[in-house]
Amino acid sequence: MDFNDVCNTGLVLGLGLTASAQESSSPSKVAPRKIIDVNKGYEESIDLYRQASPPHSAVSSFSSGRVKRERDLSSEEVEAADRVSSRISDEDEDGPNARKKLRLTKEQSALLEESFKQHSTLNPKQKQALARQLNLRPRQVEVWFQNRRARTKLKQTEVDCEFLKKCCETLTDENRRLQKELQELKALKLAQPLYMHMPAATLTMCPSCERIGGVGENASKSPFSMAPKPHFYNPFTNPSAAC
DNA sequence: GTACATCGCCAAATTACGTCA
DNA sequence: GGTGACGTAATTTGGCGATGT
Repeated sequence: MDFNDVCNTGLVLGLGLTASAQESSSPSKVAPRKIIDVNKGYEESIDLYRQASPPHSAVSSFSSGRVKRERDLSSEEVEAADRVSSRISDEDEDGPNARKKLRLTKEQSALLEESFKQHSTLNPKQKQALARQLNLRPRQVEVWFQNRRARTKLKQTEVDCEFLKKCCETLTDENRRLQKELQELKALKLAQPLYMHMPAATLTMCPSCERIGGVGENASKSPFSMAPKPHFYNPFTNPSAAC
C-alpha cells in the first residue's frame, strides 16, 4: 500500500449512508407530496386509548417550545393507542404506560432485510405495502428501517476505523524504516569525509539495491564511487543503472 | 417574490425490553 | 433464580426540505 492508496481510499464520513442519503431525496421528497396519514385506520385505537388511559402527553407538550411538538402530540396519542391495541391483542395486563417490545419473526425479519437490500429507504406507498404484507404497523416498518440504517452505518464506521488503523500502522512502519535509513546515511556520510566536499548532485543511489553509486576510476568496482556525469534514474529505461 | 407555518421524513441519541450465557 | 451483556424495537429531539397561505 503506497501513499496514494492511503489517500485514495474513497472514505467519506458517513460512507455507509451515501446511497440512502441519495435515495432519501428521491422518491418521497422530490415527487409532489401527497400526504398519507400512515396511522389512518387506527382511530378506533385512539378512541380506545383516550378512554383507557390518563392524559400522559401533557408533559411532552411542555417539554419543548417548538410548534412541531403540538403536531407530535397527536401522533404520540396515535402511537400510544397503537401500544394499547398491541397490548390488548397480546393480552397484556400491564399499566397503560408499559412499553411492550415486539420481537419480529424470522419471516418478518427476512422480508424486511430483503426489502432493505433493494432500497434502504421507503416511500409511503412502499411502507404501507410492506406493513400490510408483514402484518405490522407502518410505523413499525419505518422504525425498523431507521434502526437498520443506523446499524449499517455503525458497522461501516467500524470497518473504516479498522482500515484506517491498518493504514496508520503501515505508515508508522514506513516512517520508522525511513528514519533508520536516514540515520544510516548520516553515519555513512561521517565515515566517508571525502563525500563532505562533494556536491550532493554528483551522488546517486541505486533505487533497487539502495547503494550509493558514483564516479572515479574504481567506479565499476566500488559502490561508493562517483558517477561520471549526473545520473537520473529512469525506471523504464534503466531499472538499475547504478549497479 | 418572500416570510411564515405546517408537515413528513430523517439521523442521532437514548431508553428499555427480551434473550442468552 | 439472579445478573450482566448484548441485540434491537421504540422513543425523543432537532434539522431540513417541500408545500400552502
